[in-house]
Amino acid sequence: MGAKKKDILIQFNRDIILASARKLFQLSGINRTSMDEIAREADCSKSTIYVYFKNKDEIINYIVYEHMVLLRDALQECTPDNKDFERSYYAICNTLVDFQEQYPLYFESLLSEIDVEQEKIQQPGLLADIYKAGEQINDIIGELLKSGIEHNCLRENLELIPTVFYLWSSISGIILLTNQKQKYLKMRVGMDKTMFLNYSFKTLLQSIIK
Amino acid sequence: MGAKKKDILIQFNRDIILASARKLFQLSGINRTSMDEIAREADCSKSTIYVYFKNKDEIINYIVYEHMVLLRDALQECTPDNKDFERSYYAICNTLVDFQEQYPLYFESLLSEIDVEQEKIQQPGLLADIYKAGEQINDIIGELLKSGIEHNCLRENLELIPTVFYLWSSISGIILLTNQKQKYLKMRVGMDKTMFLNYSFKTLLQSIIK
Amino acid sequence: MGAKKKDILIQFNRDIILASARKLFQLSGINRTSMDEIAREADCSKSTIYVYFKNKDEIINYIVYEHMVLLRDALQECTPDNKDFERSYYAICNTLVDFQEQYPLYFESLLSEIDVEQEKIQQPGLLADIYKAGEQINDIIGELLKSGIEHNCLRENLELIPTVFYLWSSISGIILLTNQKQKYLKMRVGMDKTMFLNYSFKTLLQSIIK
Amino acid sequence: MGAKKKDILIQFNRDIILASARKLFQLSGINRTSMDEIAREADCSKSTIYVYFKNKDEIINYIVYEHMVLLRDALQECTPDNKDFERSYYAICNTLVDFQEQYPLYFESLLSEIDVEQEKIQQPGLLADIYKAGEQINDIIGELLKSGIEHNCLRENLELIPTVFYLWSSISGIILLTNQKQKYLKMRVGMDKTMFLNYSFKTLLQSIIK
DNA sequence: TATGAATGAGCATTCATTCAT
DNA sequence: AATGAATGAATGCTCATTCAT
Repeated sequence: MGAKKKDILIQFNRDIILASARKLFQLSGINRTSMDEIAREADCSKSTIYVYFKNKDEIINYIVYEHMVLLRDALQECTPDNKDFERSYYAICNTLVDFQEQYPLYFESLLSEIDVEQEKIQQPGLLADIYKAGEQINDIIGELLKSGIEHNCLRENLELIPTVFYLWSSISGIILLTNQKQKYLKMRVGMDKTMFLNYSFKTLLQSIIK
Repeated sequence: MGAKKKDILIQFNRDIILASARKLFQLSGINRTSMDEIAREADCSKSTIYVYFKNKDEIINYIVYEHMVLLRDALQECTPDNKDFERSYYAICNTLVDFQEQYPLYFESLLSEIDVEQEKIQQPGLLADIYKAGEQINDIIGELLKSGIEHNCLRENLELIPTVFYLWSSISGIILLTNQKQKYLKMRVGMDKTMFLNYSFKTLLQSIIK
Repeated sequence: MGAKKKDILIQFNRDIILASARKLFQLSGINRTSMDEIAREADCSKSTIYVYFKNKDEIINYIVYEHMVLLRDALQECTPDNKDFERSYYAICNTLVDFQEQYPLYFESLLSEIDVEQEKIQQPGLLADIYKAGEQINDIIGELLKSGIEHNCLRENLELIPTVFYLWSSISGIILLTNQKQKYLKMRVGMDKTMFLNYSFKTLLQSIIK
Repeated sequence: MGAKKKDILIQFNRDIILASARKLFQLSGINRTSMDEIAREADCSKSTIYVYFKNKDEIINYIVYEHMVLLRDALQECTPDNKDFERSYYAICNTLVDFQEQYPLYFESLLSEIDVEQEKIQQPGLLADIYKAGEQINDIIGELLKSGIEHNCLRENLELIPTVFYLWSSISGIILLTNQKQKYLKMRVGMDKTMFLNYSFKTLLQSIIK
């Protein structure tokens, strides 16, 4: 069997395990998914999983990484030219909303990710990759803001990097809470999710544009 | 023994258990605190706990409720007269920051609380109380906004209730992220926590005031 | 139920677990005995064991301790008056031989016991008790030697404490090896175990008596 | 490829595996060294190890055998002429002490080796070889004693073969215990390892010389 | 009311060995 | 001869909850 074919097979099995984990994580949460369950779902023995992955964390990190890449790529497409600031801004917001809807687990992981120790980020590996993807996401927003400043459509006293974090955290907070209080909002405010999100994103935008 | 006396005794025992749980939750986190540990701390048997509380969740909910009340009362004091809008706004922000610092556990629970089923909120009980406290917190912010509108210092196209949620979620998001990325912010942005928070709250304020 | 009766019941259950462990340890060795097996043998659930013992080590230590006490008490009876040095010496040797035959596992544990950290010995507990029992065994041999010196039947240049360890280690070594090479001895030397042991103990004695 | 060439290659591969195992055993103990680790160290696949060795035990036995040979050869050099009995005796003691220090793992295996079933020793194989090396070690001590008797420096009532075992077991016991109770001896007896060993070997010698 | 006792279900990880290719 | 892949069987320990008394 050619080396290539073999690699494909390996990847195939890894993928089955990852797919099983992904499915179960989505279904019942990461912590409540046991290695036993992943093995059952992947139709292999528990020890086989340990042939392909060092431990549960490696699986988790891998899947978290996948989703960060997914998000990063989706965000990348929001700012094709950075010419129309507002359009790009709303695209980013909506991409995040979509991401949250599709992958609520990983949306939360974006927010709750603990400050990883510097050393672990330095050495190459999954953790470093996750960190890099996070940086790239920041850069996307950073680039957008930079061009916004260049095109003179943003307030003058804005500081670039802090504003990246300000936007990121506000938007995330809005999406997080909207999702949790969805029913409540409908009942109390009479607004559906989308309406409220649009209202909030529009209002938030006021804080940075002229 | 009179019924009243009995009630007092019951409350007394509940309080001891709650105090023990509170202490241990703060110390080592909710999940890592076992019923065994609570019992040991409360100097009673594990089963005694089950006499006073249905299960661990009831204890958790109770303590979550307590902290919501704490927060609610602290927020109440931020808006003594609602005359100075900005002053009240910053007071609220800072109160939330302080709360997060003192009770990080319960700050997160504010955000991650899952949309409880309507039925459970309807029938009186802890869940309903928690819900009510949440409402009251919303009302505080609502009152502030209302007076802001009356004093004519807010944008005209603001809608009251949605703005309450918008503010609440943005502020929470900002605090959440700041706390998690503290080291990172220091390193990357060169700003310490307080500076970044002030910058963000100030910027956020721009989105609603004239 | 009286406190006494309760204590008896507790002790009863502890004893069942200990008896099961003792039996299985003897049968298949300490390491190869799992907590699952002990539970099965004791006819209780694995978690019940953890109600009565902190962990496997506590069980092991307890049983090791029991056997050290057994040995200590048996040795104590070997030197009723310390008048007849030789008689006491041989009694000690034979007691050790018997102990090895009955409890080979714990005989080895006597020899392989790792130098425990001082701290653990200082604070009261099983480990301290084991240590103390070891000391008492040393003392028994020490007392015997002392009286031997007083009765003027030992070489003059003997140093008390080092000789205690010298004797202890030589006798143990002899018993250990005899047991392992039993068949071999029979075949090669044409001596049975007892004969060889007697020969060795007699020879060893020559090294300390006048 | 000639049969001889093939054999050399096979031996070459076996040696690599053995060297890896030897290194890792020394480093972290036999039990804590996994076949995976040996394979990694030997830069071959785990299954390849099973081509060259039946199982882990065969590897262990082989390495145990190697060390017995090492010891045997070192002991051989202790009795170049058997003229000076005492000198040879001390040389043997010190060789054993050195061996224990360098290869504690295999020193213990000398003592704990279970009485292997006769059948396994009869048929040629590793176990027979180990057995033979043991015999040769006995013979070295035996020869020394014989010449001691011939030179008339030993007690007259000594029996040759039993004395071989007597010495071997006593010396081993002394070294074993000294090593385990090193700290304790220092503290309690105020003697360091070397002093105590010398004292013990000297005392033991008294039991066989005139 | 209070509690001692008991437990089922879970959990991540290890490892020597086998077997088809 | 060489090996990649797969795995069964363990293993020590945790914990919320129940129930008879």
